[in-house]
Amino acid sequence: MSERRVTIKDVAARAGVSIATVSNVFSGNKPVNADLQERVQKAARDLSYQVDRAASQLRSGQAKVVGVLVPDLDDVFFTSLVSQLEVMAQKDGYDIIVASSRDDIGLEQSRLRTLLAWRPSGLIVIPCSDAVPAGLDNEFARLPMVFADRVPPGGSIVDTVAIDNCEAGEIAARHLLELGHRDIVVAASNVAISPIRERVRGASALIRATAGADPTVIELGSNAERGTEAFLHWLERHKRPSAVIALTNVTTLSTLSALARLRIDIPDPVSVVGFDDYPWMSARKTGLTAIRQPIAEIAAAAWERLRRRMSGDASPPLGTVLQTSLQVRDSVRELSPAARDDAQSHDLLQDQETKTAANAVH
Amino acid sequence: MSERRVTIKDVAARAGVSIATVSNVFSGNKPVNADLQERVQKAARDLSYQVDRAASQLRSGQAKVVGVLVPDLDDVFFTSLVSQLEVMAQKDGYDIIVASSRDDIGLEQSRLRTLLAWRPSGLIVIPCSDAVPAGLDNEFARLPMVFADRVPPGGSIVDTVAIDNCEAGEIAARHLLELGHRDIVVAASNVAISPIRERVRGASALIRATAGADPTVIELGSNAERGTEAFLHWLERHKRPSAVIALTNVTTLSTLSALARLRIDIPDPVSVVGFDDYPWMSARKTGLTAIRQPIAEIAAAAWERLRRRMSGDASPPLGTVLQTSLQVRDSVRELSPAARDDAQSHDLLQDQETKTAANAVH
DNA sequence: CACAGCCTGTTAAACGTTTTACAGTAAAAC
DNA sequence: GTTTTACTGTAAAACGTTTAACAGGCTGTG
Repeated sequence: MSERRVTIKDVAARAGVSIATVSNVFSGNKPVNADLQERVQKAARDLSYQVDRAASQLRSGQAKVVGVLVPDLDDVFFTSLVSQLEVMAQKDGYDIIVASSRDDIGLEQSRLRTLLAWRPSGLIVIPCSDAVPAGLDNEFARLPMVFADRVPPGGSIVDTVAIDNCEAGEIAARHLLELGHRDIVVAASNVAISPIRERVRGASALIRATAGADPTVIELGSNAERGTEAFLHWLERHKRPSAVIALTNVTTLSTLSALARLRIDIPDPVSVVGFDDYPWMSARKTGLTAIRQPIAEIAAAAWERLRRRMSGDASPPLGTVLQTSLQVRDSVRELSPAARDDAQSHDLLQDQETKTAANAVH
Repeated sequence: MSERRVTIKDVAARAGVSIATVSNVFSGNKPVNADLQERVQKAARDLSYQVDRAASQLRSGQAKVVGVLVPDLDDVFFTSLVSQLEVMAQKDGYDIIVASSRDDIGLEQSRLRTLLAWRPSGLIVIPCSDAVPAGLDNEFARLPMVFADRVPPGGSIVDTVAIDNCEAGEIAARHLLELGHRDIVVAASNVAISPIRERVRGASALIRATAGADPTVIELGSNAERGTEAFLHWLERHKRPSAVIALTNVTTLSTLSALARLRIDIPDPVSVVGFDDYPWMSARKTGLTAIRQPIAEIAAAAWERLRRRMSGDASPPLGTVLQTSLQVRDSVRELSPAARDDAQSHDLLQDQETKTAANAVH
């Protein structure tokens, strides 16, 4: 019963060539005659030979694996990214190994270590904080690497791919402001995360410029249920705003759940601008107006940069910034002049508190 | 600049021991003295040594990797599963490498081959068809393996973990029937997939027994947008049913989207029972009544079985079946007696067509 | 005291590839 | 006609581990 593994030797023997030739046929490192190639292929097929990745990798040092580290595998945004990456990786002959840091900086480090132990030919990282994960610093030089989505603010020493988060916030705010909304709440996940901070900044700046006061910013975390509770709690003890901007797909869910629980209709009395674009957003009676992130483009750009690096490109790091767009559906209403005045007075009433909340953020 | 990789040799030299000892310290295969262990650990830390997986795996034949093959990485159900598996795998010191077959039987084979090339210590497979993927048959004996969710019908020669699909269909149907619905459409993804077929079977049997006729079964595929179009198309040319049972989370989305597009309210005039339980289902004014699959339990059961197998358990294959439950929210209405009669007459009218559609399924 | 048995550590031989260095042959250049 | 050059194939040496076989120092027992 002891079925020995079929190795390159067996194939070589059966095809009547040296093992080096077999290797060359499979790796394509050196040209080999057409008929010999044929013979080798046939022999391999007959024995159902598969090259052993471990051996191959050990000798060559090359892995044909890329590690993908994301903060949360339950968040559609990240899994969509992973899904796209998997497709492109497969097309280029790479396998991906995924790890989730579960938004824990300690776990991030440990997961990173295990990813590095694979000696992958590249890494795509969505860090869980602004800090460049320790242990990665001495790898920058040798290991192709792309940071996506949550890129450390300021110039980076690695390639980065992200959306224009500040602009995303602006777009959402502008839409609401143009329709007369002044009393706007910004539902962030966690302002410690730089892209979120940027989105808040973009929205806040525009709202302040137009409405004369910073919006209230609340943090709902990255878990839909807990965020729902948090927002419910907030709604209980504050005046109801005329509009909410949710800055992630999870906070969008939290916002909608809380409003649904209180049987507050959308868009009247409360308008909502969500984030991301997923099928469930249009599977509702009042479709959700939302900021669309170009997930496919983000994934494509990240992979493209990584591919370049993996094939030896050593040019200075590049920061790719992609644009978001507004997907208008039915969850934002136009405020009548009367309602606007009403909203305005809310602003005045809440001015002080608003400022405090916003200050906490900046 | 030529930073040579730091190997076990370097650590051994620095700690003043043999490489075998270093290996033993890290693998724990043989006991080593406490102080020596300390010395080795320190040396390793100083040099920031990491064992090379490739070398380790080549020599030992053991991989500490499990391959996970899913049909679609854009489907929340599968990514939730992957997410849970990743957590448990990590806890047990395994890494996972994921591959998507994208519901293509050819791709499934090829992805499987690449997974096997890793010589993983185990495999968790959600097949994309009833057929056991070719190339896997000669691995059954040596490679620990668990099939999940889409298990081939009838007894299997591998461990399987799945829900009671037939019962799931029944539960949905019973709920509707009890509330007086008779004119029910079953929105399946693809009846070629055995669990779907089972769900249809369960629902159909009960509906036939109670309403006297099989329900209409329509196939909406596994893509939300295309499913929406398909259902829209169907709705255009058929009498509107009083209720819809959606048999996957994607068909649930398609159903809801189509109804929303036609501005048909839920639950009146059309009630809906969805599938799976995700945050977006309660983030709506009329929360969605749905069949809840215990995803965490499925993942846990699959991992547990795999873990057992990987540690040498050779008992005969086990088929684990988990129960679903009905999550009642607001998307199903109780039909008044008058409406019931009305629905009843529809049944009679559509009897013939209904039967044809259902026949196509069985 | 001698000897078996245990404990801990070492040496050296794998594991299955890739790759370097080399050899042989055929074609091209002198 | 000899020397290059180009092209293909091979033998053998890595790659960094794990592990089988072995060795030496204890302890406990007869």
